[in-house]
Amino acid sequence: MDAPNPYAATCPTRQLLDRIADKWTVLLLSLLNDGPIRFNQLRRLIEGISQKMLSQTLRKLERDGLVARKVIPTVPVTVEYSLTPLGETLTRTIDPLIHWAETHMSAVNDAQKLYDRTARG
Amino acid sequence: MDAPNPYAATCPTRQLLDRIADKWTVLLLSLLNDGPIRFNQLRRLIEGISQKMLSQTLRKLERDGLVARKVIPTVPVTVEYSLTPLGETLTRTIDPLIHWAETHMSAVNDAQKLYDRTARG
DNA sequence: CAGTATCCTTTATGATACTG
DNA sequence: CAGTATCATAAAGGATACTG
Repeated sequence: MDAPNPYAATCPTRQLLDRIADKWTVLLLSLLNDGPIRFNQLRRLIEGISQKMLSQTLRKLERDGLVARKVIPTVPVTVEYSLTPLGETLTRTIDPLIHWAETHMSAVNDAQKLYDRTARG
Repeated sequence: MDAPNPYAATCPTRQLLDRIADKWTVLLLSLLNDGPIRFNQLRRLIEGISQKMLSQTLRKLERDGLVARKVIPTVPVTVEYSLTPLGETLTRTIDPLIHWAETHMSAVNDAQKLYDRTARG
């Protein structure tokens, strides 16, 4: 009786997109793929991210079971973030996207320029 | 002299994410992957999308050179949308993501429940 | 170092009415 | 059918100050 289509509001695809379709999530996952890393290291690596968004995005990823947070009781405290096994499976599917961006974004930019010259005044 | 890291504000990955990280783009690409389709067909298939967002998202995809728009001069007019070859290459990299969602989102939902029971309350 | 809290601006999205 | 225009709201993101 349920709608069989994968585009229903509650389908897994929609759920996933609602979670990762933001400015920083995919970028973070991709960075964490290189191994465990500390909060301020991430902050320095990702140009332009605010402390608030880094913290918020990491907490969401932790809640989703995609990222593990490990507190090391140094003084001051050190916190290390890493992918969980589940997070690794997701990151592996995201990786080709990064590669696509590197090889095809220039074509997209060209298409935009063409569109703006023709379809517009 | 440029920052060599792929997380710089202007890197292709950031550009791509800024473009597709919204509520509907990936979903639309995935649907268009099944073949050419008309405006209102898309609208009916994607539960919850507004006319405005469908129109707006399609135009952006067209501008990016990812989707082709074909006007068929019937009365009233028919408009058919389809992936361009460039759009097809992107959609192929996105496809595994849909599959990941179908097989792993239940694990994510479980993780969320666990997190909410422990890290909270 | 690794955050939280608060305020504020921008962007994204939605509802509704209208058109060739 | 396939849109556009306008108004309104919600959600995302950023700046800044503060804390164990």
